[in-house]
Amino acid sequence: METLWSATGPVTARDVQDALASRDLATTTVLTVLGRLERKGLVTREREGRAHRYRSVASREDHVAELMLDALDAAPDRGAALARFLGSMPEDERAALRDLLD
Amino acid sequence: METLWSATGPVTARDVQDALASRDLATTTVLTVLGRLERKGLVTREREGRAHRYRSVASREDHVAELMLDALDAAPDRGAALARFLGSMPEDERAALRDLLD
DNA sequence: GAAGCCTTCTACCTGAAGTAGAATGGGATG
DNA sequence: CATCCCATTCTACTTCAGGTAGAAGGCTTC
Repeated sequence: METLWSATGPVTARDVQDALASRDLATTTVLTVLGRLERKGLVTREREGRAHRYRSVASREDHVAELMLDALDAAPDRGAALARFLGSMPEDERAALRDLLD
Repeated sequence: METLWSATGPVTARDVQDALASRDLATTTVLTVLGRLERKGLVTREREGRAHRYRSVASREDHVAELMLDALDAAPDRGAALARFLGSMPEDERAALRDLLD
């Protein structure tokens, strides 16, 4: 996912493999992972000639926001959870949040 | 964890087992899980006679808040992630958040 | 000292994630 | 045309977490 998110546009499996060259992954490994990500709905792909181009469904930030929402959903008392969340956040970020709320 | 969080005070393994009676768990199962939760730092215990009393380290809400923070930490652009988070939140909750920020 | 209860240790099963080999199918090249 | 290359699909191995529980040991209690 990090690779997909870092890329400017949709990428091929080959691109991903090159981006992760340091890990020296087999091509099939990359394909397998991309396939699994697609099954999980995190990624879509479109045919391009013999290959496919993969693109992340959501931006990294959207994804993070969704994870946060998921976590919040686990709280019976959402307000209290939000309060704790704000509490354990640096003051300047709280300020930024205040700004965002306008 | 749900059982620990629902309890009013620290509970014994037996208590947990009773609370989860519908699942008909073996005693050792409950002990194993509590032990693993302790290893993960989610739970502490104190001896009480021959048994132990287990207590959750954080409240459910604290835990949720921490998960939210963890998720947020995965975003390179925290501000953007927070913006998305706010965006996918119902308006009334956003209002509640505004109140909390005062 | 027999019965019971709590604990610890060990173990099995399942599912997710990481990794990759074998086989397939089609386009490219000599 | 024969061959080679390459992306894909299928299958599979490994590790790790989480769910579940049996066997065995140690204290109480009667």
